[in-house]
Amino acid sequence: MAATSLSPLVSTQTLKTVTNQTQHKTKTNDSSPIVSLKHSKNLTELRKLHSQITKQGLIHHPSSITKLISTCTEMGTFDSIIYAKSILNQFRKDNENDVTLFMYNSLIRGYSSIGLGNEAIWVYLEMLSLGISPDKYTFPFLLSACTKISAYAEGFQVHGSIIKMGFQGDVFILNSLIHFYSECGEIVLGRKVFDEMAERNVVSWTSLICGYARWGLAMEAVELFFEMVEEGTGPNSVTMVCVISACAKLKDLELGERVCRYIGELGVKVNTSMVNALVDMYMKCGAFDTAKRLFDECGEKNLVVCNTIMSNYVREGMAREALSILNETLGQRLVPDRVTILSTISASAQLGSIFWGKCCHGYVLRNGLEGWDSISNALIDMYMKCGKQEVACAVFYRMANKTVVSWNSLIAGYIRNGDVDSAWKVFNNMPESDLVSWNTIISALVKESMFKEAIELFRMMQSEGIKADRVTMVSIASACGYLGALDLAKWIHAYIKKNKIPCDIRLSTALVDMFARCGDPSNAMKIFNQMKIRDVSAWTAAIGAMAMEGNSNQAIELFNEMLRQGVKPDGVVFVGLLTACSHGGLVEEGQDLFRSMKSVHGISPQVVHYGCMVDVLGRAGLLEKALELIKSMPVEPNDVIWGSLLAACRMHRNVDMAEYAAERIKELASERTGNQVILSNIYASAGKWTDVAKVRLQLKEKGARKVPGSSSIEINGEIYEFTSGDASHPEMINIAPMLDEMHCRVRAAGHAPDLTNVLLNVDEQEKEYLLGRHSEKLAMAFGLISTNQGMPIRVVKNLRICSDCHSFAKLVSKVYDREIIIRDNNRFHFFQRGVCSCDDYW
DNA sequence: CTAGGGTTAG
Repeated sequence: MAATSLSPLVSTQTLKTVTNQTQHKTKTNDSSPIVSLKHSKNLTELRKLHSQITKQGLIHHPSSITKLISTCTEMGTFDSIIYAKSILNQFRKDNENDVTLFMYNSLIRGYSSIGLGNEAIWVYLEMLSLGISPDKYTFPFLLSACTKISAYAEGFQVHGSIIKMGFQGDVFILNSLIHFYSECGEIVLGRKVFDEMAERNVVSWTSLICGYARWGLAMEAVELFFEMVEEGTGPNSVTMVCVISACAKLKDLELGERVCRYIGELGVKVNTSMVNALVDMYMKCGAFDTAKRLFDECGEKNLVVCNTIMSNYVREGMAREALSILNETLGQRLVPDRVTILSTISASAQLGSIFWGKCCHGYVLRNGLEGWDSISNALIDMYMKCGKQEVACAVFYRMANKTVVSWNSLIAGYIRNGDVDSAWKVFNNMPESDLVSWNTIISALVKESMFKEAIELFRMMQSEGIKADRVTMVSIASACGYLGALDLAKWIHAYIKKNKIPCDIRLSTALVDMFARCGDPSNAMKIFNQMKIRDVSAWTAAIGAMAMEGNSNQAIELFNEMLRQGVKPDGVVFVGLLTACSHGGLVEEGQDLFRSMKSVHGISPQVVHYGCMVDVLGRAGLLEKALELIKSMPVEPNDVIWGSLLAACRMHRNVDMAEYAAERIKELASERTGNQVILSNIYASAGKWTDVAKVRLQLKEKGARKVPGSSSIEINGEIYEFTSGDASHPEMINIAPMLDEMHCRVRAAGHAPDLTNVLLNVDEQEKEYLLGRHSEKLAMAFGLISTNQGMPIRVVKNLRICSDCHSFAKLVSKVYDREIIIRDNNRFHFFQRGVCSCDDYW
C-alpha cells in the first residue's frame, strides 16, 4: 500500500493525504502510517501526525502507541524522548490497563541514551507500580542508565532483582552488570559476575578489560586479553581499542606491539577507532615518528584522531607540531570541536602567543563553547601565560559554573605573573580548595623564599584533612633544605615513609638536596644510593652535597662514576663540580674539568661557568690568571663575573684590582646591589672609609639596602630566626648574658675582634658592639643555652659568614667543647676543637 | 550490553 513507501523526508502535504486515506483503518489495522514513520528523523512531522490522529480520536490501539513511542525514542534526541514520555502519560491516563512492557522498555532505553539515568529509573519504578514485570530487555537498559549516572546503590538493587527473577543465566544481562560494576569502579564485583558466568562472549571479556584499563589496572587488562585469546574467544575492534589504550597507559611499546600482532593474526577488522588508539599508544610511548607516520598514512582523517595527535603534542610541549596538525585538520574540512579548541588554546598558552589565543577565544565565542568549563579554564590559563591578567580575570568572572580548576588556574596565573598577594587572596576566598590549590600556593611561598610560611601552610593543609602527595613533598623538602633544619628534614623523610608517598626521581632528588643542605651528607648519600634510576639532576644533587661539605674529591669521583654509568652531563652539573673545586682549592682539577666541557662533552661554557672558574682561580690567589680568563671570554662578562673577581680581591686584599673590577661593574650599570655591597666591604676592610661612604650613598640613591644578615637555628622542631643587632627578640633576655660570657671567654682564649668587618664608620666601641651582635653569634648563644652538652649546634646564615664570626665560632667550639656547624649561603663550616673544615678558606 | 580525543600545580 501507498503508506509503506513514504520517504522519511515526506512533505506535510503528502502526509495529510496519506493520513486521510488511512483514517478508518487505524483502529484495527497495524499497518498505519506510523509504521512507516519509524524511520523518520523529523520530530515536527511526527508531532503533526500524532496530534492530527489523536484530534480525530482515532488512535487507541496499544501497538500503534508502542510504535509511536519507539519511533521517538529511537531518534535519541532530548526533545523526542520527552515527547515519547508525554505520549505515554496521555495514553496511560485513559487506558491504564493497556500500557505495555515494551513501551516502558523503549522509554528506559531512551532516557538512558540521552544520559538522563535518573528519569530512566523513575520510569522503571512507575512501571513496577503499575504491576508490570521487567523482562530480559529491561535490565540492560536500566543498568546502562545506572552506569551513566554512576548510581551505584540503584544498580546494586537491580542486581538483586535480576537474581530474584532468575535472569542470572542471561549473557546480555550479565554483560551489562559487568559493564556497570566496571564503570563504577567496583571492578572486583564485576570480576565476580564474570567468573560466575556459565558462558561468556566477546562483550563479557571486553567489558571487564575496559574496566581494568579505566581504573588504572592496565597490566591486569592486558593479561586478561591474553587469557581471552588463549581461551579461543576472538577479540573484536572494541576489545583491541581497550587493550591498546591499556598499553598506552603502561607506556610499554613492546607490549603494545605484541598485542597489535593479534589484529592481523586473528583478522580483526581495523577501523578508525583502532587507528586512533594506535596513534595514541605510539605517542604515549614516545614513538612520535611512528605515530605521525600512521597518522599520515590514513588518508582521510577523522576529527578524533586529529584531536588525539594534537593533544599528545601539546602534552609533550610540542605546540608548533600541534598547530601544524590543526592546519591539516582544517585542510581536511573537518570542523574543530571543543576538544580541538582545548588543545589549540593550550598550544597558544605554551607559545605565549596572544594572537593564536585570541583567535581561539573568538572561535569559542562564535560557536558558543564558553559554557564548557574546561574551555574557559584553558582560556584563563592561556591569558595568564600571555601576561594578560585582566582578560584572564574577565573570563573567570564571566564563568557561570566555576570549578576548582578555574580557581586553581587563576591562582597559578597570578603567581606566574609575580602577584603572590592576589594569589593568596584568591586562595583564601575560594569556596573549596583541593590538593592542587595547596600545592600551588606552597610552591609559590618556597619560590618567594618564605620557607617557614610554606611549612606552616603544609601543617595547616593536613589539619584541613588534605593529604599531601609527592608534589607537596618536593616543595616542603626544598623549603626545609633552605632552612637547614635537620630535625625537620628527618621528620619529613619519616613522614613520606609513613604515609607511603611514592618517591619518584624528582622527590628523591629533592630529599638528597634537602639532607645535603641540612648538613647531613650521609643521609643524602644513603637516599641517593637507594635510587633505582638516576638522571643528571640526581647526580647533581649528590655532587652538590659533596661540594657543600667541602668534599671536593668525592664530588669529582661521583662525577666520574656518573660518566661510567652513561649519564650525559649537562651545564648544571658542571656548576656543582666547579663550585666543589673552588671550595676545595682544586685549581688543576677545576681547569681540567672546565676544558673538558667543550672538548669532551660538547657543552659550551656559559657565563656562570666562567664565574665559577674566576672563583677557582681567584680564591687560590691567582688573581691575574682570573683576570686573563675574563678577558678571554667569548661573550661579554657580566656583573656576576666581575663580582666574583671582586670577592677574590677582597679575600686577598688587592684593592687595585678590586677598583678595576668595580669600574667594570659600574660600566655595566648593573641593578644588582650585591656587588656594591662587596665593594664597600673591600673598602671597609682596607680602611678607606670615605670611599665606603660614597658607595653606600650610591646604594641609597638606588633605593637599595644591604640585605640584613639573618641566622636561624632549629630547637626541638621549632625554627628561631635572628637578625643582626636585633635587641627585640623575645629570647634576648637569656641570650644577652650568655653572649657576654662567650665574648669574655673567647677573648681570654685570644680572640681579637676583626673590626674591618663592620661597614659603618662609627667609633671603635660602637663597632665592636655591632660586631658582637651579628646574627650568627646570637644564634650560637641561643643554641648553647637551649641544647645539652654534646649536642652539635647547627646554624644557617643567609649571607656569607664574616671573618670575625668565623674565628669567633672556631674559639667557641674549643672553649665550650661543642661541635658547631654553620651553613652560609655558600657552604658548610664544621667547627670542632678550634678548627674549621674549610681551613679558613671560603 | 562493550570503544577512542580534554583544562590546573611541581
